Amino acid sequence: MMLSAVMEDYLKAIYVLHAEADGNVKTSDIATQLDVKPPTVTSMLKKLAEKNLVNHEPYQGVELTPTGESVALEVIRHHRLLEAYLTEELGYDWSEVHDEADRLEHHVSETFIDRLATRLDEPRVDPHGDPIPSADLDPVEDPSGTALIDFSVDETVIIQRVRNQDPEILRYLEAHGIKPGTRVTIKEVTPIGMISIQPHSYETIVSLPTSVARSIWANQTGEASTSVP
Amino acid sequence: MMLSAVMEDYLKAIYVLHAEADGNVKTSDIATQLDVKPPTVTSMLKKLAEKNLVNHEPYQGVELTPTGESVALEVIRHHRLLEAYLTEELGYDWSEVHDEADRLEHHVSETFIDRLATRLDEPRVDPHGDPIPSADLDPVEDPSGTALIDFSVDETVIIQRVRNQDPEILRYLEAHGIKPGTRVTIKEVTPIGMISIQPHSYETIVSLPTSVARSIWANQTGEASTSVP
DNA sequence: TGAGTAAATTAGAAACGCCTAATTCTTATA
DNA sequence: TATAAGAATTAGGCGTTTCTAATTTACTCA
Repeated sequence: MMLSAVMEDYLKAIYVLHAEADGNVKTSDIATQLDVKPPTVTSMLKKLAEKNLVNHEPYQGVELTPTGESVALEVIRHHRLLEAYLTEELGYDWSEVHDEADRLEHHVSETFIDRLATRLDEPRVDPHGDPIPSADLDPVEDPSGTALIDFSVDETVIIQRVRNQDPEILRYLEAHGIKPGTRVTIKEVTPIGMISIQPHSYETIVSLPTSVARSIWANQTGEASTSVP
Repeated sequence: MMLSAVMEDYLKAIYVLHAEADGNVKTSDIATQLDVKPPTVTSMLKKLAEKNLVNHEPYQGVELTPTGESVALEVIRHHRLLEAYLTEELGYDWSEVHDEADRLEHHVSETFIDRLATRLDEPRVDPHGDPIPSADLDPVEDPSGTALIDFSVDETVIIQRVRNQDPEILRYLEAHGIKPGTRVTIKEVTPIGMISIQPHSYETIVSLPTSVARSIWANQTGEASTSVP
């Protein structure tokens, strides 16, 4: 299937929106995600429907067909492998990889991606903790995690995933020792929309607005730490 | 200067054609190079001229302006660094790199290219022996070389450059030990358009059509080898 | 030097991806 | 249940890059 980079972007957007805004994907969601106007989305959905990549019931939302989902997964695989590669081999910051991967994902060959994957030893997650679809494009089961905001004071958890692409925010988080794999203890949850945490790899306590804390997913460590005085 | 990938391709093509078909570049040359029809070239030349990237005297050929040349050199720098990188770090064959680099060259950031260059230790030539423009985009002086076809029987020379992008041909050459840096001895030049050479890194004698031998540039080793029985 | 040919250009149209303005549909609420 | 608000779609248009067909220009050679 020979698709334009723009079409791939639409399919990726629909996949991502479907996964996170669990349920049906609306024209306006896609428009926001891709920074275009709604009529542009409608006309593209028609083309994608003609190619059997989406099912579009006018006024009722869109769904990917199995073919459309495969394309989306392939693009996402490209994106996340590129992010992992840029971080691990080219010394990119966590905060820089998203934009570069967004442009390259449509222009790398399958050969390129396979060699990247081999070289990185088939990684399962990218630097943000997002799962990387396998080469056979089985739908990724999104690892369940709990937002940082939903833990209680004094719980110690391991950061799994940071669902945020804003370079400014990522730079701040990294500078304060917060990224996937980090162990942190919840110190305080204020009523005015702030949460304070103690990253174990970092000296001082870090405060985050709840909007940011909602995008950080973590799991309980399982051992220890459930004991609270 | 914000240019489309297509415009960059035209500027690159004009630069390359100017360098090799020494003199003025014709509309039809560009059309052949980019695999489009001549009217398409004419209309693009108008747009490039409006942006002061080329000087186009209708019916008389095109030239790059200094700005246009800088853009071309930047694209060529991207291309050749990518080729070097794909070969050295991702295990690409000599014959595979051209197409991949052609697609990626327009979509990598300056940051990406700088990190590639640093990682490869600022290489001066790509896997084909083509010179890589420096980061400040000084015009590359094309290293002078003599086509293989222009040496005499029994001369021993070092291959400098293989000016051919055909993957089939490159695969053949590589399989027979012929690439930049290889030392070979000219064994026979037939009147029917064949040249036979002995690569020193390879057991048997290899025969090449003169069309191919014309695209292989070499330099005399300087020592020895000028002695002929 | 003048005619014929080859190359380049102009003219006009199509596909793509985007837009604004106008219209239609859905849904929530009075 | 009727209507008003909001979302989505249709209508129509623009810039980009390409094409084919028609025309113009430059050059060759008789």
